[in-house]
Amino acid sequence: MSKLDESLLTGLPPFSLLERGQIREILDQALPKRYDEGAEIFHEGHDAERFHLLLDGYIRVVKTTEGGEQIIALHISPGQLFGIAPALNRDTYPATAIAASESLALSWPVRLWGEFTTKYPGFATESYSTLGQRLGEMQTRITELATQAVEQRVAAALLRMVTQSGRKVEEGIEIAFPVTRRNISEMTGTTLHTVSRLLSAWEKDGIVHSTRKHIVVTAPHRLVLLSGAQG
Amino acid sequence: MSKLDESLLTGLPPFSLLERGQIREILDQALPKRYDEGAEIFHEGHDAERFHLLLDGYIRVVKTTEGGEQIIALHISPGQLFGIAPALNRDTYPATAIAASESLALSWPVRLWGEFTTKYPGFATESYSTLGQRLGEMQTRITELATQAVEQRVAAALLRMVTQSGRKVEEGIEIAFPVTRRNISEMTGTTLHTVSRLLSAWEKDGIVHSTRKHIVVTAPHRLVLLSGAQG
DNA sequence: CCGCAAGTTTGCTGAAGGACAAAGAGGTCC
DNA sequence: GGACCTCTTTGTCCTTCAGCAAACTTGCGG
Repeated sequence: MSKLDESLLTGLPPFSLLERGQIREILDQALPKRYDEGAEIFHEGHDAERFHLLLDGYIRVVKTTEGGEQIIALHISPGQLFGIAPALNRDTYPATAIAASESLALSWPVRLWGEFTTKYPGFATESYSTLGQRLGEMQTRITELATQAVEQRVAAALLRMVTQSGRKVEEGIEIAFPVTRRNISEMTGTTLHTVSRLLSAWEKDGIVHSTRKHIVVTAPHRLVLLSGAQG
Repeated sequence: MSKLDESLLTGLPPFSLLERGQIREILDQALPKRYDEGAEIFHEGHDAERFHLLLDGYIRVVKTTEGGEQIIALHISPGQLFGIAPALNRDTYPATAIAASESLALSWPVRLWGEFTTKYPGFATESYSTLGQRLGEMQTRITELATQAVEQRVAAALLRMVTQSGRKVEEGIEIAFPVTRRNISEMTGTTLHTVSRLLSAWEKDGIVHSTRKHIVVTAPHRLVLLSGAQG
């Protein structure tokens, strides 16, 4: 396999302060890998042997309950670190990571985490900032689940995906990876039936346009109203 | 004010690896403060000027929604750090901290955070472990809110408090700080009415014994059944 | 010792949304 | 091109629990 191009990492937050030579060093230790849609990158409870950086595609981080239900904990977009158990001193992965679409990621053995954080300026800081943001997002979801009705939560979930991964198309803004009704229900703590009903209603109102596994938000501002201080 | 005794910190996880001299240094820079029940230690959105260590008492970390509802994000027990915004690169507090009972805490200016993490072995590691645990707890709560019925969530919340702060009394295990029905509803995303009904029912079944702001769990094992794989 | 505030209990009602059921609509694999 | 599997839609029923209302209890402050 030929050498990875340095431009892959240049400009990504965790590495933005580094020189060419340092980036070269980091890349030479990285293992690149491609994942098909639905492929598992790592599994909840397994030994955390590597930490990862998503270059292209989208990742869903998922927890499974004893009852077999799945909860989507997090979505990862290109440029983000994930599976960073070592940052929190964990030796097993707390959740399972699955490619939401065809994806490309780099990974490094966890023993390099300590090296990276001490050797490269900004790496530790940026990583912990990311963690802080994720903590904040989780707090927001707890608050939503505890206080808001299903319709508001689903609207908020759509908006979150649009914000994180929206790409402009002529009809509006499209969520850039495949999403099923069931996926949305696993983000919002409801059933796929209820999500389907909501999307049908919103389609009728001209707020979204959706086909199988594929959603375009045509009137984001109206979703904001639905998600927040009611409309 | 006389010097703080070194035994205050000896043995607490963040400082367990340090020598006397180092502990002395840390203590000399600490500001001790007592808080009445209900007193605010810091407020959501304010500049994070200090980070804190709880020595005695219990702290509730609370978020308020636009609608004015409160959500209890976290309980802090003696020996734990809190308000550690600097660890996550935040410059404002993400939530409000309130003394659940009369409490005593030390605090340091945030500029010392960097110094502590580099200078004292184990401090950074222990702090990030704590953070990892909190992240895990939050994930658990999200899962609960998304998949479990009210009764299970309330049972789980009681068990969590018992685990974190239970002290043995003759009738069973008592939650060591004042808790109202409203507080419990703010942890579980329900109403105080529903919580009151559940506690009444459990009282009748001999699972708990509660008086105003005060709860003793007399049959923890039965609560476990209620909280988990249904009873 | 009285009045008031905060916390608690209980009843009733209605709506939200979960559970169950069944059928249609794309895609994909052979 | 057919069989099958996954995803989606829609209908009906029924439980759970939030909302509203009102009374009761306990403890504190004046």
